[in-house]
Amino acid sequence: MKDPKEIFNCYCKSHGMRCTPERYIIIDEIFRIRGHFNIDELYLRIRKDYPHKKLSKGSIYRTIPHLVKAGLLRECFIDQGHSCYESALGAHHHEHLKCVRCGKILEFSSPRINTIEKNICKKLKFHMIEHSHVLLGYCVDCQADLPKKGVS
Amino acid sequence: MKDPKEIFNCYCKSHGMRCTPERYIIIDEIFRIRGHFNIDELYLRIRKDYPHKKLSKGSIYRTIPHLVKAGLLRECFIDQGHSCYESALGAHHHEHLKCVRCGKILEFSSPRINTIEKNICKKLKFHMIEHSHVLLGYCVDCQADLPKKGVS
DNA sequence: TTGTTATTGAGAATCAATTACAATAAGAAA
DNA sequence: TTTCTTATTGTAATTGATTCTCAATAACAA
Ligand SMILES: [Mn+2]
Ligand SMILES: [Mn+2]
Ligand SMILES: [Zn+2]
Ligand SMILES: [Zn+2]
Repeated sequence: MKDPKEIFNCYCKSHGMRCTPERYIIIDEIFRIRGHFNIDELYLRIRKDYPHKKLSKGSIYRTIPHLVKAGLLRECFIDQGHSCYESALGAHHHEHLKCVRCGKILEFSSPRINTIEKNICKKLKFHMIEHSHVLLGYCVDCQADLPKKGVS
Repeated sequence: MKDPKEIFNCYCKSHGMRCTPERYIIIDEIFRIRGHFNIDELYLRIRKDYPHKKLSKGSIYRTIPHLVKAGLLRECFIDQGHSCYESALGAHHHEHLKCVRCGKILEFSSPRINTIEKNICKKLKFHMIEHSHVLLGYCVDCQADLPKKGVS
């Protein structure tokens, strides 16, 4: 029950959905990617890795939400413009730091922050279902040519 | 030096920009709004409050970034879809909770979380310039008709 | 093998945001 | 005040990500 395709099979069967080669390709490519990706990157990679098969962007857009619901994928709210995803299998929950210059994404997790969040929600009687916590700034490699614009 | 328009005057003069009635209207309306707003809401409010004046959405889109740079406005990364803003004057830095059902926005601030963030950045040698921290879930009023979809 | 219908690719539609451009007007200089 | 330069405006076109439409295709249950 660890194989993404197995999980997705179960999800399909229990939702009256069909297992198509297009969906398998999408899953295969996603789990070949290490790290975060957006729809366009995924589409380009599939075109490169499966040159004979023409898989439309529409199918990707239609499949991704199912993969999220099936627990295979997690949406990261890193860029406001377009959605970004990462595998939800075998990775603990974590937050992100993004370099505004080179785009590099780092990760962190903090049980203490989670505890504080829970306390805040309790105090405000807020039933949290998800959260996004992104730090924007300059990574080590990009701090050289950084003027005095730092606000910390 | 507390009046938004005064601040913006200085900003304009030091940037070779002109003070136009359109920009004054935008500033006036923004500081009449209590709370958060997006471009469309601002546009509609201006149309209602200045029926004789036709101010285009284009001018709003062009002015907002200046107000952010001038320190009058802060962008809130609450919705991934479209930008949301709030006054940056007289308000301490804070984070947001958003009800996914009614859209209500609550606020919180936590010095402890800020400290933890700073430590994380120090450890990762990351120079943070801003951060977004949003909790999504159900507010008190919307928890009645909430199924078992809570994941906390 | 057949029949139902979920899924596909292609392209049109949507929607916030950006851009192009000619007309206007802010504001410095005369 | 008048003149002049050019920043700013409104309009409309454009972009770019995402969603929708629809006829053709193909999964898969019978
Ligand atoms: Mn990640
Ligand atoms: Mn706020
Ligand atoms: Zn970097
Ligand atoms: Zn609510």
